[in-house]
Order: sequence, then C-alpha cells, then structure tokens
Amino acid sequence: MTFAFDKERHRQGKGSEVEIFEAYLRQKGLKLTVPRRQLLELIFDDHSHFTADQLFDRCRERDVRISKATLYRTLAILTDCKLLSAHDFGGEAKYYEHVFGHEHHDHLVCLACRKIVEFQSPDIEKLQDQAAEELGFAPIHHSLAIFGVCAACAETAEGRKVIEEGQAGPTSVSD
Amino acid sequence: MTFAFDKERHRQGKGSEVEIFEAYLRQKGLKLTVPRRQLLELIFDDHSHFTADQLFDRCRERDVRISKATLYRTLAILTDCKLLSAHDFGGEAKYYEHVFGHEHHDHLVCLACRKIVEFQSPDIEKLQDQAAEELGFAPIHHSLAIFGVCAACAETAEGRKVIEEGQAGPTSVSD
DNA sequence: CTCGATAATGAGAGTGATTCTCATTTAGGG
DNA sequence: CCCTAAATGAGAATCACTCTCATTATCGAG
Ligand SMILES: [Mn+2]
Ligand SMILES: [Mn+2]
Ligand SMILES: [Zn+2]
Ligand SMILES: [Zn+2]
Repeated sequence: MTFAFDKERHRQGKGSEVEIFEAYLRQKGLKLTVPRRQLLELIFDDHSHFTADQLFDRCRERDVRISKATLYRTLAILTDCKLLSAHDFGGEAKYYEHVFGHEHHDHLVCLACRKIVEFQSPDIEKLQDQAAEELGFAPIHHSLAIFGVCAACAETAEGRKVIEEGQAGPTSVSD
Repeated sequence: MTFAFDKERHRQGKGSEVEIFEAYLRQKGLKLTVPRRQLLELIFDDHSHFTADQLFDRCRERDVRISKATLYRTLAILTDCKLLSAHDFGGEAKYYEHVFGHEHHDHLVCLACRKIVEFQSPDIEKLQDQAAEELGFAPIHHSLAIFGVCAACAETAEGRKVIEEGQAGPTSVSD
C-alpha cells in the first residue's frame, strides 16, 4: 500500500519536476534553454546530496559542456522554485539536495568518510518551534546537522582517530 | 545571591582563561607573545559572538596593531584549547564565541538584524543522541541554528518582508 | 516562418574570507 | 647573554562563488 503510493508519487514526481521548472520560468519571464534542460536532467536523474563541483564533474562525464557560471545560476533558480535546497555543512562548499517529493529532514554527517545520512524527528522540530516562540522569534527555517562517525568508519583506524580527536581535537594551521 | 555567584565565577574565569591558554602553549611548545596576550585580553574582555573582522576592527579601535594572519592563527589556537568555539551560520564569515564558563547551547539568528540569541534544550540534545544512535553514528558535535525574525524586527517593515519571503523566498542572482 | 526584444551563455575577471610564504623578529631555556 | 625554534607581518595565493560583457539563443508577435 505504502509502496504503491510511493511508486506512483515518484512517477508523478519525475514529470512534475520539469513541469514545476517550466511553470516557474514562464512565470518569471525566463527561458527554457538547452543548458538548463541538461542540468535538470542530470540533477534529477540520480544523486541527492551534491556540491556544485560534483555536478560540474558529472557534466563532463556525460559530455555536457556547461560553464560554471551557468551551473551556479541554474542551481539558484532551482533553489528559488523549491526543487532544490542548499545546505551548509561547514565545509568548503554548499551541498544541494532534491526537495520535491522529499519530506523535511535533518542530517548526520560522517567526519571520516563524509557520508550523509538523513533523519527525521518531529519531536525535535516541535521543540525547536517551542524554543523560538519562547524567545519571541518567528522561525523561518533551521539547520541541524549532527557530525560524528558512521558505523562503518567506527571500525577503521581513521574513524577511531576522528572519534578520539572528538574529545579534545585540534583545529591546526600550518606555518 | 545569583549575582554574587556570577561575579565570583567571572573573576575566576578571567584568571583561568589566561591560565588555560598558558598551559596549552607550554604543553605544545608554543610561545606567549605580545600579540597573543593582547588578543586574549580583547577577546575575553567583552563580547561573546564575533567574527574575525569584528575582532580586527576592535584591535584598531584600541590601537592594538596585529596582522590578520596572526589574528587568525591565534583564533585557531584558542579554538584548539577550547577557550573559543567557531560557528558557521551560513553567512560569509565564521562566528567565534567564548566556551570557557559557558554551557553548551544552540542559536537563534535573526535574518533581519543578525542578532544572535542563545537557547538550551536538554530535550533536543537527548533526541539528537537518540537519532544518531539509531543510525549507528557516534556523535561528536552538532550544529543547530534556527533562523527567523526577532520580536523587535517583526515590528519593522524589513522584518515583515523577511517573514513573507520566508514562505516562498528567492535566492536571486544578478545578471 | 521571420524578427526583434529580451534573456542566457561562456570566458575570464573580480570578491572576500581565510591560509600560506618567507624574510625578519622574538621568546625563553640553558 | 645566546641560540634556536617559533612567531610575526606583508602580501601572495586559494577557493568557492559572483559578476561583467560581448556574443548567442529563445520565443512570442506579426
Ligand atoms: Mn538530505
Ligand atoms: Mn552562543
Ligand atoms: Zn563514515
Ligand atoms: Zn532582529
């Protein structure tokens, strides 16, 4: 039952991403160009958490020749029309992920292998709204990321090292 | 009563920050230099959430002449020895804050005036650990920031605008 | 289908926070 | 006081991202 529903929604989803994009472009007087089509295809064809650079590499792999300027511009549009969202996990680059067809969630980030795992906690969401209200804030959005070491990495030397440093870790700078 | 206690702890705190710093430097074979002394003084003399640039301006105000290189290097050391912590609120620059003498907390950030308010929620902390455990993660640290509009800004046109855009807001890029 | 106004694109310059390089000073133990 | 390792400052370098602008492409009107 749940399975059938998800499958159907996913099917609709695939179609709707393009529809939403086109509707948004029309509404804003923007144009549906070849690069934008190609990027939409690449992005919604697969992966869910990616950086601009990873997407750029993916373009090259598939011989889709697009400038970084256009890539960034398209990511901005897709974020504006709520097909993507951007996350700042404190690293160098922002991570983007699909929004359409996905419910809100937060993230666990493995400090050893950079794996990103999603989780949902309605209780946490509730407590956040409560905290905001108590302090007179009108909450608009939030960012919650838990950094740690995933089960797989906890078995490795690298993972153990990260955990150790976790208790009393250095930031370190050269020179 | 509460007042007297805080005052006393603050007095101890002031002393201990220097002690911790000196102990850390000695342990690492680093030197206690004039610039480092001056920065420690400036940082722990007052404000609690600041960017590297704000600290740099403060240096100039007080005729403390220090290069940005040294400033950043010192911030890294202070973060290493757990006197400061760094936060990435998604803006341009990182924010630093005092750790010694402060309990762990998370932040509310006003998108209109950039004010930062602290809050604590043991319940949220508990739920976070629970979520991590369920997914096999060993949590090391986390970052929770709630972005919204503070009570004061909610009265202003700017604040209202931010709240409106919150429901269906643009990312916008020029060109 | 043809045009023309308007938007988009690519290449490369520009940004801004942070880091690095390196020649020149210090700190501090012996 | 001396010596050596560490620190400092000035400016170059990074790096993700944005902007500039000359050259195309889109698409709706005619
Ligand atoms: Mn996600
Ligand atoms: Mn704080
Ligand atoms: Zn991992
Ligand atoms: Zn405010």
